[in-house]
Amino acid sequence: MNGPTKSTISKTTKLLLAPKTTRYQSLLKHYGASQSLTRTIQLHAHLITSGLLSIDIRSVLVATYAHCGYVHNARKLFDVLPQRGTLLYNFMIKMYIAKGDYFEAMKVFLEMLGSKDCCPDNYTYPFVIKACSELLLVEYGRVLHGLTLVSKFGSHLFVLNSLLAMYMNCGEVEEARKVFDAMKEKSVVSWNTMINGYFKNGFANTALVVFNQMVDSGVEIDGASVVSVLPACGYLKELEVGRRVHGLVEEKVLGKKIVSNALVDMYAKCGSMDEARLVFDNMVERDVVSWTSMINGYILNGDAKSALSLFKIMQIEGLRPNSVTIALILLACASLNNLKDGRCLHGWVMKQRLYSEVAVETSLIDMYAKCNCLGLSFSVFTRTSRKKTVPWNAMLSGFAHNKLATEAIGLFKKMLMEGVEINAATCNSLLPAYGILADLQPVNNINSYLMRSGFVSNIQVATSLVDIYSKCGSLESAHKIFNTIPVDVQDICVWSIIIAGYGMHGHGETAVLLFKQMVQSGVKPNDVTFTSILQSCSHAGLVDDGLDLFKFMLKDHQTIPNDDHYTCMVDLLGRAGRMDEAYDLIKTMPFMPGHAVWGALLGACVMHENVELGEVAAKWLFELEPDNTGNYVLLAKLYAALGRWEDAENVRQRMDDIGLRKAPARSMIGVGTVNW
DNA sequence: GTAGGGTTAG
Repeated sequence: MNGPTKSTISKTTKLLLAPKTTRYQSLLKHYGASQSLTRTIQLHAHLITSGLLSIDIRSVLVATYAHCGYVHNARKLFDVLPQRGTLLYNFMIKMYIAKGDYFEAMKVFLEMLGSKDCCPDNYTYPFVIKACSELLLVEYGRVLHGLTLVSKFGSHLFVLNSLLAMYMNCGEVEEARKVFDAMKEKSVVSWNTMINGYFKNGFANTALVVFNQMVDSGVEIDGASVVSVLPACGYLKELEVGRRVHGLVEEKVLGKKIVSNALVDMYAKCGSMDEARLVFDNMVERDVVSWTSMINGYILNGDAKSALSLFKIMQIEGLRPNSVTIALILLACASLNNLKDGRCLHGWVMKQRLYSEVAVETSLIDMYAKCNCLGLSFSVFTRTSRKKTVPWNAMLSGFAHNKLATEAIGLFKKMLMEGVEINAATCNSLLPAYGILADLQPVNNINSYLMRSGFVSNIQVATSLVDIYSKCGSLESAHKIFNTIPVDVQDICVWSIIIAGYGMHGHGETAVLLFKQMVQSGVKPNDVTFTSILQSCSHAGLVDDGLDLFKFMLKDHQTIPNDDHYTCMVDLLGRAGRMDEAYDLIKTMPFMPGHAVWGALLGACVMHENVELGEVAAKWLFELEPDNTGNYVLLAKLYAALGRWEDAENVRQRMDDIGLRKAPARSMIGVGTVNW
């Protein structure tokens, strides 16, 4: 062991020469700094027995206990001190903040305001503002903001930064912006708070803009800056921007683990698993979050298998998964219908005491339900605490997924009776059940509940309602709900549903009208909307409208039509008897037409007794799906309709040759069409 | 002694 150094000798010597109380005070400060609770308690006891507990010593003891996080003793001593300076109040507030007891922190602050001998300073405000932020007490936060303005700390950087964070955390983006713009001096923390705040409040684009401004204005970015901006890149799938940020990370050597984790997540969310993997593989040290982010990436990109195998490697490497990892892996099992691994994981989770985590319970309920093991799902559910909303939601969607509508609705009623908090996700899990029932009365009941409770203002809830009403055939009610959605909230989803609703029920004209309204309101149609509108035209026989829309799709939207779109168009033209146009369209297709396209043509040929093109379509169909009996039957039907019995017989022979005619053919083509 | 940062979920 080395002997005491020169400096410690002189310190110790000084201490020995000092009066006893000063020595104890120094000792306590030392204990506070090193958070030695046991020693503090021992010294406290010694001070009591030796009668040395002066007011000064008691003050230091409060600070020491506060630093050690021993709330009970700190509070007891603090309460009986005759004089409490700002510093001591600050220590108490800081202690409560560190413990996450924001309410108590606020109480101490209020005491401080009421005391005559001290007032808050630039250290106090950031703490209490954080407390407001965590408690979402924005009104109180505003009062604090006012207090800082009348004090001399209104322009203190730390105070302002904490105000920014508070406003952002409470969703007061504008207010944060005002404070930010008025700041004479900004630090990297100010910028980071804005970037992160914008993203968390749903303004991912603005987050990117602010980040760019920050870089342009020459502020030296740090790890927190990139960790704040990368989620926005991932969310917006801005791969190029993400890559540039990655470049900055390498340039500034921000090689922290958390930064790499954020990069992995960004690449994964942008769909570039190769780059995610590269960052992951190059990491010197990986933690649970690194592995979990990769696993999440594979799941997001539809590769649940790789997610599972990475999870296995993770365990081989000795890393312990947390509840997030487990929740994800269970999700992967659910999507793969992999009951075996799911059950295995269930057992492991029980042993690891991760079971009681809500996310894990919920994922288990979900996994079993998706693997169609509703019994197991329900037995996990019955063992949950039953107070939290999420497992109920998972059970609701489990029932709905297994088409057990009545059970889902029953469970929801139970939820109401047991006083479990209902949220928008609950409604979204429940509503598909009503779609399965397709019975108007219960739908009206739930609708009035959703109106009263205000959940209809949630766009997904409203969308579900529109969907259910149109499934029930009540287009009027569907449209009524649709109209309650503010125009700027109506998204492509709800538009597609209402349009498809009208189309499905043969109101092609209305569907087309709505489609035009949608485009006018600035909502960009996507693949699905185009398919549904073209189908609507086809069903209603609106040939010209369909052709116009198809042209519109090509020209104005520069959407490359897919197989579904061509199928709709061929169907549309074919039904109208415009066979040659249909065939010409097929010939212009930029990719190989699929069976659906040829099927539509063949169907139309049968309808209009066009053998020439029917034979062409059938030839392709026999090649593309040689085992589909339907195609042979259709061709035979076409021949038979024209009295070409010999050809019909040849088709039958061909079916026999490839061993297709196992079932009696009559049932397939309708009675009496062809006599085999 | 003070401010900002990562993975999941129904």
